[in-house]
Amino acid sequence: MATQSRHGETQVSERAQHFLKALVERYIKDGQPVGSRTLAKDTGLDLSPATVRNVMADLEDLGLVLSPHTSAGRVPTVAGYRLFVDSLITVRPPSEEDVETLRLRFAEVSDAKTLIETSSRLLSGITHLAGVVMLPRHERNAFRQIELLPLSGSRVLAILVTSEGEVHNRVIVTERTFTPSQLEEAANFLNRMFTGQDIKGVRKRLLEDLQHTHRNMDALMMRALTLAQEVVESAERPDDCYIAGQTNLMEFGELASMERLKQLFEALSQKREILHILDRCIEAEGVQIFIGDESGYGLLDDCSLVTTAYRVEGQVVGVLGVIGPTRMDYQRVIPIVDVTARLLAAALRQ
Amino acid sequence: MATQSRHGETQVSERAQHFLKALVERYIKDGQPVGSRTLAKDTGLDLSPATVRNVMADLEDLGLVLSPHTSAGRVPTVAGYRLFVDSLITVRPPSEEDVETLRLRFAEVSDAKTLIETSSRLLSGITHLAGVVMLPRHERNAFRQIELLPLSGSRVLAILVTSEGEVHNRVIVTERTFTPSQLEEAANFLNRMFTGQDIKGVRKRLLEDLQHTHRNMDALMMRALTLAQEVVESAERPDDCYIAGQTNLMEFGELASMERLKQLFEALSQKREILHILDRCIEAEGVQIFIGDESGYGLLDDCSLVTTAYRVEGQVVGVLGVIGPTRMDYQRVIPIVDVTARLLAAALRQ
DNA sequence: GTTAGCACTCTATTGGAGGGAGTGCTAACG
DNA sequence: CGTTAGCACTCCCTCCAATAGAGTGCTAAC
Repeated sequence: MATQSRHGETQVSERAQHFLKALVERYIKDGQPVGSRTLAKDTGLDLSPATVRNVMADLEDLGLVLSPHTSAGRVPTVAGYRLFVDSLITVRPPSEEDVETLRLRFAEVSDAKTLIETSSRLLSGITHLAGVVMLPRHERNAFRQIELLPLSGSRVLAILVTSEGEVHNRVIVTERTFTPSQLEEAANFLNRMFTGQDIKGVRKRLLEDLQHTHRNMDALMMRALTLAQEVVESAERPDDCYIAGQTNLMEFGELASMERLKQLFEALSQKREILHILDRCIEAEGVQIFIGDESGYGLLDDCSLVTTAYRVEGQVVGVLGVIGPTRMDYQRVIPIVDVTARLLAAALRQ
Repeated sequence: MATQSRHGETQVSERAQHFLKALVERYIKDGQPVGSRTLAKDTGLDLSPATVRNVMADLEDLGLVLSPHTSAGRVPTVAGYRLFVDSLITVRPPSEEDVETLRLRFAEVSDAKTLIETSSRLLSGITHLAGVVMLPRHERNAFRQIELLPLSGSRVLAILVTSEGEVHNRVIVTERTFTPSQLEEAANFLNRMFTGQDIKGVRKRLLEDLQHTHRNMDALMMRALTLAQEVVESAERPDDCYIAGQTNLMEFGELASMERLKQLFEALSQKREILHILDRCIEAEGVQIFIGDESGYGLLDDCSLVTTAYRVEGQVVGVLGVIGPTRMDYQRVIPIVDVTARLLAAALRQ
């Protein structure tokens, strides 16, 4: 059972951990509070329910489990899940079949956008949870070419192509009209100035140039810089993600209340908060797990996130993962998220 | 009550229609089967519940209403709703406030894509239903410029700009690699050949040219045609729509069963069937309504669609509308859908 | 440390009972 | 003949009590 270390740090005995593991696994399987009798059988240790009850009482004191009411079994708390995933879990390698599915489906697709979409579908399909993939951000994306085309009125269509083959376009309303040749000249100017440079750098340089108007520069070029500024900004902000399989979350009893579900779905379609959370995973090594309120986003309180970054040439370019109830099958989900990230990375690399 | 016309066509008496109208309005308001006592008060005709009951029995024989069980009130059937929206309904003009909201929000946005998104948000926000907007298809969209850029390996980035200022881009994997200058030459060739022409025509011409290889033409140009073909196709197929406010549908008791809702949400995220239904509205004049199973798509059986096409310069370019339970407030929704379509059209026209 | 036994608590289910809403029918009324 | 009051009937919903079941905590014994 629990022993108190010299420094007041609470510790959990070997055996108690073993019980906790069995309990979490059982609860994940059934979704029902698990009682002492059941657990006694599960552990294989041939102990009586009464003994198990003693251990459970200790685990409850430590805040690792709790019973929903006096005469129900025990359910893991967030802290319980945490201990479980941190030190008790034995991950099952992803099934050969699942890996094969992933591999095949990735092989069918070639462009980045569809790959992202496919990843999120596959994640949700295989795990029966909601899959989420953040769009890749190219840290080392370079300015390649800009094109400025006149539209009707005083609107200009600006198209920016990056070295990664992404195309960003934006309609910009200007205060005066330009002739096609003026625009062409402006585009040439920008291309001469920036081609091959890092997008981030370009953006910085643009900002500087626009502020230091004392640099002598004719009005057209000034204007060109403003146009470029706008489209570069949109290229810099790929703040979007794909979420698939939200409906899978309706299957879980613990989320089944209508209002709960409504909030959850709205949260997912907002995306903003989700992106914010995913952003925090970008630095971390390996699979990252947020359990219940650990995400810090109230609406996901009874959900968990399992995420990992995916890399191209060592550089983290995005994050993917799944969202599901705290009571999800971590043992199965973790390796799937992991392998999906690897395969997506490989596919992006071509 | 009901009288039988000489031709066996079933008719509904003036008074019965009046009752049906009152019943539908009441049912839309409360969502409860409406009984004879309630209805007697609603009509204002100062008749006793017993009389009302007689009329209701007739309406039931005609299949316009039914009672869920022996001792409940009556509920409109699909046929009942149909008669209601076709000849009984008195639409309320959209509230000044709603129109103002629409106007303001549309004024904020300038590019087409965001306008579409905004429309669908606004529709769902104002009606508290799910809003859906089909992307505009430009019947008279012309080829303006094509750009071919080499990527790593044997991949080519093809960018097509249309006269409407839309940018379509696509990564194409070729069987052999091209030098930048070859690609430039190919692009020049295509631009000379097609600039200013209708996209549809371009596509047709491309197909022809590719089939009649006997026209003497060097391999590079052949290949250029294939590239153009691919990107033109993607420009021709804007088969997509925005759906917003799906979660609003969870508020309605009649859709509240979990599995029902799950199917519905999946149907909505599929989009394919929805698009198919919307497609059927493209020809129709004015607001089109599908009630219950009239849409022919089983999963929408207890839903209704209220849609209308929106036009730019007389040409239908898309369809928008809302999806909600059959028991939706048609009187309010219809004019809102109508005015949204007009305002969107105006905004697209700039 | 482990176990059996026991009293206790809480939940979930069941089966009436009663109230309420609304109907259909019939007979009477103007 | 349309309209109405009255009445018996049906069905649903809610409340209530009783019961069975699961699981606990505690104590005392092994």
